[in-house]
Amino acid sequence: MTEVPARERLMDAAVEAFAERGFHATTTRDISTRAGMSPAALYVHHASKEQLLYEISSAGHLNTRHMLADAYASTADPVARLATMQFEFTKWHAVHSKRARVVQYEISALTPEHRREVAGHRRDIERIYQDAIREGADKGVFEIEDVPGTALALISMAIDLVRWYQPDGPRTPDSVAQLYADLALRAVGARTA
Amino acid sequence: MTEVPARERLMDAAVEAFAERGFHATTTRDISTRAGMSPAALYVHHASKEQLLYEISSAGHLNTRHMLADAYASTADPVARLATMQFEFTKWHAVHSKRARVVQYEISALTPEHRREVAGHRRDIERIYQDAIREGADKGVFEIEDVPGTALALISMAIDLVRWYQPDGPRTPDSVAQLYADLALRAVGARTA
DNA sequence: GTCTATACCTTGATAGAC
DNA sequence: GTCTATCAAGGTATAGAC
Repeated sequence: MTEVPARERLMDAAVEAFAERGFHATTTRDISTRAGMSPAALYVHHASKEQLLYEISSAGHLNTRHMLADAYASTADPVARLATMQFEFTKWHAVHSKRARVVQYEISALTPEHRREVAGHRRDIERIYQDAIREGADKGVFEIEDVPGTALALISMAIDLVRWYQPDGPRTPDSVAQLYADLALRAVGARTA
Repeated sequence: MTEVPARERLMDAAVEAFAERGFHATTTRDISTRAGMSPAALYVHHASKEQLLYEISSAGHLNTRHMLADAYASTADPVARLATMQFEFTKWHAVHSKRARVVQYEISALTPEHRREVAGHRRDIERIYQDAIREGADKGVFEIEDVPGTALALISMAIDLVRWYQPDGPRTPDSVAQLYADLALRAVGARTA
């Protein structure tokens, strides 16, 4: 029985607290208490409250960007590709709904430098969606007029899920992911067999 | 030349500040300074910082709920109805993107009582979307398996817009609204003439 | 209704013992 | 690496003069 290191316990506690109350409403006392430590112990493992947020945010963005790149590379068929992307992206937001809430909604609490870095990851994610949609349109399997706008709409569907999703509610991550993948294909006017 | 009353100036200043930094990162000094007053003057016109947020949030929710009810009642044709609803709902979020950001993302900063009240308005809004989608499905003009899930997806598209929309960017409220109305009709599998 | 001044509290972060 | 104790700063809200 391996114990969870204090550093990770603090990160998990921070995710919970930031997701429930938001970064600015969360105190370092709240985080350290949730992790079963004194307020001072936090600073042995993390430089500051903002640094803790940055670690969570950065990891989350890298994670989803990587996941989408994999989904993109998994096939050359535009329909299967976009379906896989939307399925995986949606599922991630449902499975990690608390973490995702922090990743998506607390960017403004980052330092300008950290915010710029994260903004770069977001542009990468948008670009992957745009590429997937554009290729489908070029091959004539999608019917699209506004590629960047449509990309934003699909991304929005998946991300906004964290505003309402309840892990103990009736919807499983797979069921929402399947629904949103279907809706995405319809939205791009995918030719069905 | 009528002057804007101090009470309204403070509300406008609060919208700006809450939208830029979030409720908890905004100070009463920030709000009152933006409105051209001392910190103490705020409390002559509003009982507290939370009350100010509640007024903004309540008005925004009533506004959008009313707008959707009007759009719903404007026609009996399911296709035109849903298109109008999505157009108006999206356009509102683009035109009032700052206000909408506060309305949609700062609910957790409300008192439990105020939060409950606002949650009721949100349920009403969801229900209007569900009714519009269900009727289209019943009449055979939409092809829908999951009515509540599809409603959430369409609402999410419009709401998440406030996370990225820039008033001085290339997209006008009307252009985004038109795009999202089109995407909504496709997503529900609307029969086109 | 506006101001200046301030009470009172909580915050992020540190010091120093163990 | 953990704790207790604490600091300096900044927060909401109020008091009281004008």
